[in-house]
Amino acid sequence: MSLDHILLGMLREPAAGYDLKKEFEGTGAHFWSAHLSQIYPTLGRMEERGWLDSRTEPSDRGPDRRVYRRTEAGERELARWLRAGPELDPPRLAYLGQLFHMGELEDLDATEAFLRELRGAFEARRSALESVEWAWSESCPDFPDGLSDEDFHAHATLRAGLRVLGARVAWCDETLERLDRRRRTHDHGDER
Amino acid sequence: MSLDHILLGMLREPAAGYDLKKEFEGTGAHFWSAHLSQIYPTLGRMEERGWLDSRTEPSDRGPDRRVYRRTEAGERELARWLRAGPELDPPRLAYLGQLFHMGELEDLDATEAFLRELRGAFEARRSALESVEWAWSESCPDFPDGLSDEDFHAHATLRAGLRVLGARVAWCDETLERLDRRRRTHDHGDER
DNA sequence: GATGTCATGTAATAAGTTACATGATTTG
DNA sequence: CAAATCATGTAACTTATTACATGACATC
Repeated sequence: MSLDHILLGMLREPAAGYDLKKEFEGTGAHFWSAHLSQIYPTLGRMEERGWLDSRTEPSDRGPDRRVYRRTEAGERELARWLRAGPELDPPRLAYLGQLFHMGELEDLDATEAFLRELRGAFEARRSALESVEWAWSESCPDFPDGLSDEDFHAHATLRAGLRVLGARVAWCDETLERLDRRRRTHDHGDER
Repeated sequence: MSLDHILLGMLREPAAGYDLKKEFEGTGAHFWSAHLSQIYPTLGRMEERGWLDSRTEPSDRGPDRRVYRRTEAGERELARWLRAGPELDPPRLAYLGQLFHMGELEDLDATEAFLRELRGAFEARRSALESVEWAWSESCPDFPDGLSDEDFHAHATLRAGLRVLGARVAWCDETLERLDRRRRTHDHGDER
């Protein structure tokens, strides 16, 4: 049931479903995502429940936009969620499930390729976040202490992404090194 | 569709649904979880698809056990999945969604309490993983280089958990410090 | 004139959670 | 004798993905 609340939070200013999807692709990409086909019906249900209301507006280009806004009940629900303490779901990292069982292939080259691909993906995301932070620091004097309270919170979530992705990259490197050491030491597989 | 493959991997040795659930609570808790009510029908579907077969065995205590085993088709499917490259799903971290919008409460005490609770939860999980690694290192001479190839992979996933949880704890500390600095510098809210 | 972005949605399917139902054996 | 563990499952519901459908306007 978190998407409801995430959307509720995003509606600090009135917005259409399409806008919210964009936000999942930009800011917020490092902690949540949803398809438009999930966002539209969810907004509809939230309106029925009285957390939102909507009006239809013409668009500059393309079809009319349905713009949603939080009601007072929505504001109360958001505050309740924020004060309810952290929502900690169990992790679901399929790639670690893969790695866990990859010994069965008896092919350390496969493991190496896997880790290199992982590293590439993590490093790409990490450096993307780093650029965001860098741009932010350029446009704000006395960064990060000079941020508004609102931006302080947004920046903190970005830091979480940076820290974790940095740790994942470092872990890939550590694991690749250990893999290499194993191969050098115990003479694996490929002797003729 | 990953649960199928995760279960397929876990069935290195024949096991019942109940056993697999236990594994999600112990080893593997840091990267996946599933309820029994999801595991049982999933195993059933996998048997229909021909990836598993099963036999019924009496239990030492309690009702009969339905023990599943991978078929050859199952082994092939597992190998295919492992070689298909890392499955990288978008993250879904509700607590970061909460923090992102917590500025709206205009209550830095609430943010502080939130971060402290997060830190507690992360540190608890981190130190639990650390104990697992420590026990492992005690029982294995020349740890970690002396591990079998199988255990090397399992250990690598454990290291991933340790690294990431360490990063999350450090992030909480960094954020709490910045929060403190903000309060000392800009004189927030509670002046009389 | 093809491709991309803007914009909304529905339908079908898959995945995951919560609640319900049962009953034996073990441990305190 | 109460509570926990062993062990299997079904049913109802919620959440998320994939596929389908539409159509205007903008850019190359």
